[in-house]
Amino acid sequence: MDQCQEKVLHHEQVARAIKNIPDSNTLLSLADIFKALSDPSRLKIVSALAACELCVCDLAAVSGSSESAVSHQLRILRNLKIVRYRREGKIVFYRLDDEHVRSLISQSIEHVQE
Amino acid sequence: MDQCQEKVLHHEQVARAIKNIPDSNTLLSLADIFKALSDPSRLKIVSALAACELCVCDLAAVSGSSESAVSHQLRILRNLKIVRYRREGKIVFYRLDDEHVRSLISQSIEHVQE
DNA sequence: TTGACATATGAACACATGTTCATATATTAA
DNA sequence: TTAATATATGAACATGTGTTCATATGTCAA
Repeated sequence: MDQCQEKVLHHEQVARAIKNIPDSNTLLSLADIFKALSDPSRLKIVSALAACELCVCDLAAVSGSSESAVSHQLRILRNLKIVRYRREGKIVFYRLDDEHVRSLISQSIEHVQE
Repeated sequence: MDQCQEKVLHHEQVARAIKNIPDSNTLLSLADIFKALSDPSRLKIVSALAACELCVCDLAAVSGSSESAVSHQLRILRNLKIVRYRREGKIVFYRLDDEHVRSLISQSIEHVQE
């Protein structure tokens, strides 16, 4: 009984606001992208990959965590199409999948640095 | 002993990658911003506010959750300077604090819709 | 002041998440 | 094939997070 469904105060604004909310699939995908970038370890990985292609072991060194932890994180980033990989012998190289993530981060830095 | 600090495979790339990683304060602030946007409920709130100013009760209706839950979420968004508020009598109106968040979301939608 | 309304907050609970450790897979060289 | 290297993955554990419920605060009207 706290649902507030029938005591909206500003119907016009509410109607406009609702139109502006993405459909729930988009909403969930968006949340996933942001969730992927919400962890400092993954953020380190992603901003490292924004500079150049790196293998798992490099990423472990760069991010200061174990190869296992990095590998787990990379799977998350892979599933969300944030990173791609290519295998070259025993070594697997990762890189950013597209430019959106790069600009997402630089835009967020602007926000943070205000 | 899984730290991988002394078995880096590609020193040059690693050096370049490390330069590209924001300092740890920026990293934490970035992670916080993304964390704020990583929850579907908060994402609903934020995208609703991207359309127009709304009071807490409106937001509860728009996002389909209780006023208490919305209030808790708004505090998080307030602390991160993602939303501002103004009081008008008994009612508190919220709006986005700056344009960065708006463009962050629209850019992320591009990523998702590929 | 009292009562009603709008919002905020603390505690507690259920659930999600990141790491570690052990182990599995994949590739190459011998 | 076996051994060595690079990466991946499952289970378990500790920590973090969002909601609910109860209660507190703030504002206005009477």
